Amino acid sequence: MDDTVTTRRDRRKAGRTGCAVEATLSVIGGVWKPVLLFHLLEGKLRFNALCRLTPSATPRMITLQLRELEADGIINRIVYPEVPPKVEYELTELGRSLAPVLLSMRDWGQRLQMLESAA
Amino acid sequence: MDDTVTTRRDRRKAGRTGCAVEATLSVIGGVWKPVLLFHLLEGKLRFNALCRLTPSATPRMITLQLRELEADGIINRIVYPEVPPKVEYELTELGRSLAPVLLSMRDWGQRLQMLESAA
DNA sequence: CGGCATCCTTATAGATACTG
DNA sequence: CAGTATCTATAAGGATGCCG
Repeated sequence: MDDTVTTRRDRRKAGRTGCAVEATLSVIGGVWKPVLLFHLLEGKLRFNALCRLTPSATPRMITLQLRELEADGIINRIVYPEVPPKVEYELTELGRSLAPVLLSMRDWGQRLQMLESAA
Repeated sequence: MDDTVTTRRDRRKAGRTGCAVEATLSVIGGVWKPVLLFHLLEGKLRFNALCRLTPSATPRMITLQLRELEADGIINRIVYPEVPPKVEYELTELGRSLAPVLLSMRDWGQRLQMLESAA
């Protein structure tokens, strides 16, 4: 086996294709990740809280995205060993450093929503 | 045919699910859109130039993403009626207003790359 | 409560070949 | 040069049910 296929994707997965923006997207590139992280900016949240705040994503999707974020060192998963189970998610320091990105996204989205409601 | 399936997605497509971040993502949510837009921050670019700057995406993908961005009023497509054909893309004013988002993405990606190379 | 495993459907992305 | 069309493979995503 050699470089038969998936040349482009592999190069992307490998790391940088030349652009720092792609590095960022490889971490928060999922559709729901920025939304979840944005909600976590305000503090720790339980799984169910995240589900309620992101009703357009299924619990399954939210789980998967959270796992990836955890693997990338963006969030911590805190399990409280009690019954009924309780799990909270919080941003790591690296995750909190995403605040400028997330806040600028929110700001732009707000402007867009204003433009749309005006039209 | 009625509201059988895709309930969640439909609600998302419909507009806002409650969060401005989602509004932003509905416009630049694609994996390649932020990269393309970031490159266009520096000025007009031809199709081939965008392909060269984004080697991990296929020309087909780039075409599709550019079309969506055009439909959302983020970029202009300028066709020069000459042979050989020449098409340039440039940000609209709305597109340029994304600069803070794109630049914060680049900044964070640069920090990430530094952390990775240090590790 | 907070998941995870499974199954299944749909959407997406890639390769390739062709056109104005 | 700047795409478009088609076809196929893969993966994303949803529904459901079970478990700690």
